[in-house]
Amino acid sequence: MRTSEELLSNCGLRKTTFRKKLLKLFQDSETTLTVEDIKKKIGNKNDKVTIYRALSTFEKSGLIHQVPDKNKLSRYALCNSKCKPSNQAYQHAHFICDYCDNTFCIEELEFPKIKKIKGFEFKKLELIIQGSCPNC
Amino acid sequence: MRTSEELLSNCGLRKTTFRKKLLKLFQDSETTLTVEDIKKKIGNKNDKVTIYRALSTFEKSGLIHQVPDKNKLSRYALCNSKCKPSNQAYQHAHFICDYCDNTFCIEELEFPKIKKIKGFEFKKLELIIQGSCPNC
DNA sequence: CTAACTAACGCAACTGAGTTGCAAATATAA
DNA sequence: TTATATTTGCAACTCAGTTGCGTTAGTTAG
Repeated sequence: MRTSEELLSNCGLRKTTFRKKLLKLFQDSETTLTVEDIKKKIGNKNDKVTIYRALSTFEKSGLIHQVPDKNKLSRYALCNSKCKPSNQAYQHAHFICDYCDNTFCIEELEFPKIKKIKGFEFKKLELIIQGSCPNC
Repeated sequence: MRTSEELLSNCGLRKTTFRKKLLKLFQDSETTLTVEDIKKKIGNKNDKVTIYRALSTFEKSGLIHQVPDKNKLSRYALCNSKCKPSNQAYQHAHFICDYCDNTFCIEELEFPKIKKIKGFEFKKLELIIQGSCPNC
């Protein structure tokens, strides 16, 4: 895996202390992260504005992508090679746990073929599964 | 189709002027509705608190269901016979238009079979499609 | 039909996630 | 090292959605 510094350089982003820490957080995290999760993990050292702006920058650069959240919060996950919008298969599957409110990116799922509906042009498909996760 | 009064009675809900009007709004509407949409359609006659509480009541009674919204607003649509959570096929497909921000319930779509993933228990499936709608 | 009871409504005030403007701090380029 | 551009942090704000409570309206019993 690329280091956080490499990733930032590749995107033409400044390698600030905070951004390196934030990107590393995503790389080291098993789950997706809300702003609240991030705040806790960095010990409330940085302002929420800084977090929101960094997340927004990372998203625009294709480093992370927004994932659905049970409570409509901003929640993000690291992108992998499949995440590129240029990719024809711009399709995600996410799992939301009813009990711990966590969202999981589901990689190991062959995305179903969806028949087109006339009048509608499909650009992005997302499958959201709800239920209980392995921990709950 | 059942009248709004019948539906309210069936659910054991009081038939207030506002509830009848609100339910009719959903029945007469082609699209899904946000609180803002509702406000406009009823001419700002009722307080937003009343709208939120009625929507919440309708949802608990299974008259309407929440649908995804591009801007994370509360957005609802009338339930049909397939919407019952007791139904094994508790599966929805929704289409979000990138241009008009509207959300459409997609009925005419045979929902794909999804393979199970060990550790996860699937209770609800939702397919969210983004793109451009017939109007845009 | 009226009275009594219960649920819904409307107002005001609040909550909390997310945003904006601006001055101070930090990263990068020269 | 200095100049320039970007990022950070603070304060103040926005706005969807919520809570408490007194008033109004629907329902039920007499």
